[in-house]
Amino acid sequence: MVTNSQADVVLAQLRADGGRVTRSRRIVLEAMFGLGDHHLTAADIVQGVRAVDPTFHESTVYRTLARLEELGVIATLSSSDRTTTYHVGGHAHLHASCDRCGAVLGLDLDVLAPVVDALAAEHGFAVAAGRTVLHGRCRDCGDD
Amino acid sequence: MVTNSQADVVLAQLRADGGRVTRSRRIVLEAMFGLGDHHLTAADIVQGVRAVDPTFHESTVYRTLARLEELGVIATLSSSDRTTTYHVGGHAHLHASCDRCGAVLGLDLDVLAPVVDALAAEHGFAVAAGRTVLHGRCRDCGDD
DNA sequence: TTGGTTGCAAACTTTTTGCAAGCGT
DNA sequence: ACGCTTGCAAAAAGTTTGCAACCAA
Repeated sequence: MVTNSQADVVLAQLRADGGRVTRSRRIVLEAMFGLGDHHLTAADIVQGVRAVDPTFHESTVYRTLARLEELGVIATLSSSDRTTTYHVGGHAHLHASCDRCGAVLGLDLDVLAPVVDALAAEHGFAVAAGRTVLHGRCRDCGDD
Repeated sequence: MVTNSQADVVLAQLRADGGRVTRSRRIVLEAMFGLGDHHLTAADIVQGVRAVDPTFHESTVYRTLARLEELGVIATLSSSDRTTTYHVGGHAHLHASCDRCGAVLGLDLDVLAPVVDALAAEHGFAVAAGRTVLHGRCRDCGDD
């Protein structure tokens, strides 16, 4: 059964962090969870919240997104175009994005483990697998 | 010894591809090679070409960059902010960018080899290591 | 001559910001 | 009441585009 407990959990985290539980934030969260556990663009979310409240303002979406990232509830990903994608909910995962068709593959973080280890050892660089996007070509687009 | 043979080689490729060898393109290429074998932003390049010709127009830089990517001479990388970075010349390499300070590490493509193989085998996804940017925190910024 | 290229200016997209009013605690 | 949040509008930043003039081949 579907409840909005996911949104409630996040709102509780927010309150615990000194934030306010507002109608706007509930709407944003419910839109994000309602749209699925996927990668969403700001535009997707704006559209989602406007289904509930047509006057909902973009700046509120962006500010909420920033707050949620601060809480570690979402991950921000930079795509090949100039739009930002937000990964919401569930377990973090690694993304692979096709530079031709834009399809995004969700992968287990472990796939990147050898690389994470290598960079930590050789360069002291701590790779955040959940924030990185592999680029390339998906099966359907060939490897050009 | 330093020559502009690098620019000449690219211009020849361009001509072979049906493009024209123009003063503008030579200026862009010489600026890019002159700035070093690094990752450059469009702004860096604009600044570079304007050192030679102060009236040089941004749109020409962008259009040249697009043409060069078409030729496979440069690689386009999407950073964490909303700017695009271009990797020029030499051997392609993998990049790791610090999400806090923006520092970029250049790494051997081989580091990603296990991941490339895994994705090819498991998902038919052809990772373009030269186009992907690992995110995380550099040594100086800690791993928060 | 032909058609790829450039300059210019203006448009566009995505995201950010200042400020006053509003609302959660 | 305190101060985090929101709405609004306008700006910022980066990149793209239409079009006429231009120039390489």
